Amino acid sequence: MPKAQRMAQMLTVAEEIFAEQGYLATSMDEIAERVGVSKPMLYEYFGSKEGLLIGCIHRARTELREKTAAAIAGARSPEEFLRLGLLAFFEFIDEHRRSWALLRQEAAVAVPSAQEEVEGIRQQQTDMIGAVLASFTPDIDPLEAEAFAEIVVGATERLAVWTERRPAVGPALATEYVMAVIWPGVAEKLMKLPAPAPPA
Amino acid sequence: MPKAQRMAQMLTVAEEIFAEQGYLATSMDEIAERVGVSKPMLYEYFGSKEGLLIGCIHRARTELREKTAAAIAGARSPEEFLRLGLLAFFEFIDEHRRSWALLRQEAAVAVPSAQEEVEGIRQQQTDMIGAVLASFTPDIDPLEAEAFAEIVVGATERLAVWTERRPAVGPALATEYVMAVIWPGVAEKLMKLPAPAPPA
DNA sequence: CTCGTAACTTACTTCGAGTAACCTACTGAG
DNA sequence: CTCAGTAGGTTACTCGAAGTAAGTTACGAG
Repeated sequence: MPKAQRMAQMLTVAEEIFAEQGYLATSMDEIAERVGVSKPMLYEYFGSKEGLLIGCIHRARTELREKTAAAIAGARSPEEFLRLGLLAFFEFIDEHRRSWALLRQEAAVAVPSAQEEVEGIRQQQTDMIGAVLASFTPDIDPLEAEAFAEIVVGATERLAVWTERRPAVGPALATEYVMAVIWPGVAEKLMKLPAPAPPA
Repeated sequence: MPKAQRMAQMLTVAEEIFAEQGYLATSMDEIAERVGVSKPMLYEYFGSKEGLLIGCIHRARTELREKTAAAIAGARSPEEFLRLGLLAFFEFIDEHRRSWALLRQEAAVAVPSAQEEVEGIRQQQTDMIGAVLASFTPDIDPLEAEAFAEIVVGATERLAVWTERRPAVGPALATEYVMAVIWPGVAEKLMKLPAPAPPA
């Protein structure tokens, strides 16, 4: 099997087993066996167990970025922007139920680089939110904009984990909950600032 | 050295080394050496590496619960309640800079029971917030109250991690940021409900 | 048909979690 | 005083899983 295809298959299998059993409890032999290949192939393509985990996270991150970017492309107001971004996120989580929570959690363990990879996901999101705040109200205090973005991301992420235990709460309702709590506060802040410039 | 004292010492050392290097990169031999004792003593008192980690988290959890409970004891309104609770949390984080983020993160790895221990911390907090929402407005939709509590906890936790990278942002400012974003939304929800009952 | 290389394997080494079995020093009862 | 019982401790192992060295097979281009 060609390298690219094999790598994709390995990521899929690894994501599944990591999600099932957790990172620590999973052995490379087990992943190799389920892929139908021997252990050194995993090392050939991913370098280490941690590298394999990072590969999983990186793939998910890329997919999330593309979906979010597509979703918010047509937004005309900060509110619409936030709402569409949140919805895209919750829909992404919904599709990756099995793997999401664990990838997130497990990643923390695998010391430095996986940490960074997961922080990269959050960075994507906080950057996006920080950018919208700044673009609609250029005079906002940068530190405060950053804090707001972190708060929104934290709230969203936590609610995503919560919805795993509450299957009745779908992406749309989750989005409403988050908007209901954060939008009034964000709007209030935006209103207090000098005339918001219209979006590009 | 008596058992209780030795256990406390082990927890202190373990918390420090886990925070420094991460759970995976830390060996039991290393902890034992730094405690000045041999490895089987760690197993005697904590059963496993995971047990030791859980011990660390549990101790932090207890301390956080006590501090938070003391802080909110005199609150007279939902706003004051939230504000005092948030402040207590951020102050706690501030005192445990080194260990906090890592304990939180690392815990995820050690499969089932450490997970539960960390979820226990969050449960404490969501319960507390859910309780105040319910006590001030008994007619709130329970599912929505739960979602609100999760959102507040997620926002707070995320901002706590963020402040580690922003030493200029102390507990008081962090509390203001969180209140600024979430309070208007929460207040709006409370206003819409039938006459709030006064607190006990 | 044979050379080169991409895809793959077997058979190790190493390191760290967890354990069995044994030691030592204090404390309190006769 | 002494000696049994136990709390606190150690040395020296096993075992499983990460990571690696060295070699093997498949197969398309010249």
